[in-house]
Amino acid sequence: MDAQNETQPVGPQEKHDGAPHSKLSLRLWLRMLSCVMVIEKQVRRQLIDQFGTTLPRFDLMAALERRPDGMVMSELSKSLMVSSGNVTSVVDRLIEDGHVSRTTAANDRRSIIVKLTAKGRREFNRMAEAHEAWFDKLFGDLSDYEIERLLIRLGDVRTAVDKRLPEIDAMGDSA
Amino acid sequence: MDAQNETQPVGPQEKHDGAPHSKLSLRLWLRMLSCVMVIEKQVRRQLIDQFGTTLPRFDLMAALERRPDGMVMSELSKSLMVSSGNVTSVVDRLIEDGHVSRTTAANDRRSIIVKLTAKGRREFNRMAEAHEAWFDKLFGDLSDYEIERLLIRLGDVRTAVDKRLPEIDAMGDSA
DNA sequence: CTTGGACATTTTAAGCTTCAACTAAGGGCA
DNA sequence: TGCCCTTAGTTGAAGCTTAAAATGTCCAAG
Repeated sequence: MDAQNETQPVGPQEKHDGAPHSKLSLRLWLRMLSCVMVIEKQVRRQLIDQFGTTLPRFDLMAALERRPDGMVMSELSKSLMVSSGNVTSVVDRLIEDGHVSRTTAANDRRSIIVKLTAKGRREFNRMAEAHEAWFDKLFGDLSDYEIERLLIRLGDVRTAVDKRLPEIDAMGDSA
Repeated sequence: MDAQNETQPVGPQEKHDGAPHSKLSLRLWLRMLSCVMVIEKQVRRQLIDQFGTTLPRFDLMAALERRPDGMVMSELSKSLMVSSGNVTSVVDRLIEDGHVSRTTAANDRRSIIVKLTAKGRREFNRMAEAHEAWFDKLFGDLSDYEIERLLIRLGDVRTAVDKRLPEIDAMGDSA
């Protein structure tokens, strides 16, 4: 994740050095990316500074928060869209923090059930409250209407992208 | 990263400094994030599969491509918005690839000038062409008008966020 | 000239991430 | 029962990332 170089000029117009009408798709991508990157950087910093944790750990706890009975590693892996090896290491650290527990499933001894501890749940609630407040602050200058418009348009983008995503792989095959 | 709990019942409207509550902000963030993540994952995969490189290396080459005379490390660091130590390691690998050169500045021996090699420029042009085509494909179902609308709206978001960004840091101090 | 602060970069430690190789357990089937 | 294939997780190597410490250079005030 990298914020390309279109991060500075964001205003109504930006420098296109000679190609005003082309590259619209690329410009949309760079703008989406720069918005997300600048916010995500701030979120990571706040999580470290205010709560001494990281975004991956927060995300994992968020996934567990809605599952009082816990989740197995493979569910976490799929839910967070990261590799299983990744989940292993993040869970390792959450256990060091005392935020989650790891127990072997009774019926299938291959499976590991990860669950939020009482401390983990308490801590997550504290973080989630702040987390939500950050976005209320960041988007505070946008009206509800604007946000809803954007939600819809980005939903359309996501739909369009999901549909086209598989075609990208095929593009390189011939080249 | 996904939906949060509801620790904050928060009244319908509690605009303090222009902050509408109700999780709309959070939903916008999660939607922006999911759009960017799914695309970025695909871009990284394509860069590896088709060109044997990574997004950070591509980004660095993209920055150099518009600067025929090269850039010093600190310029790269600022332009890419990453730490200077990070630039060092990515440049190391680009040199192994033969894509960039590293020379000491004549006037200031502390500075290192990084420049695209002929091979690097050739390779970058190949990649940039594919890179642009991926987005034309991904956003192919959106009209130019839709894309332009989105560019404007996201520009507004970026402006709003940039303005509020510094306030986030202060939020934790009192808590 | 020397000293000290500022600046440019590298190095190191720690964490996230992926992939590939590996261990372990389940389940089918002869 | 014994063999094989699948599934669940872990481990290790490589790369990106940051912050903090270490190097080396510049420059200006004595």
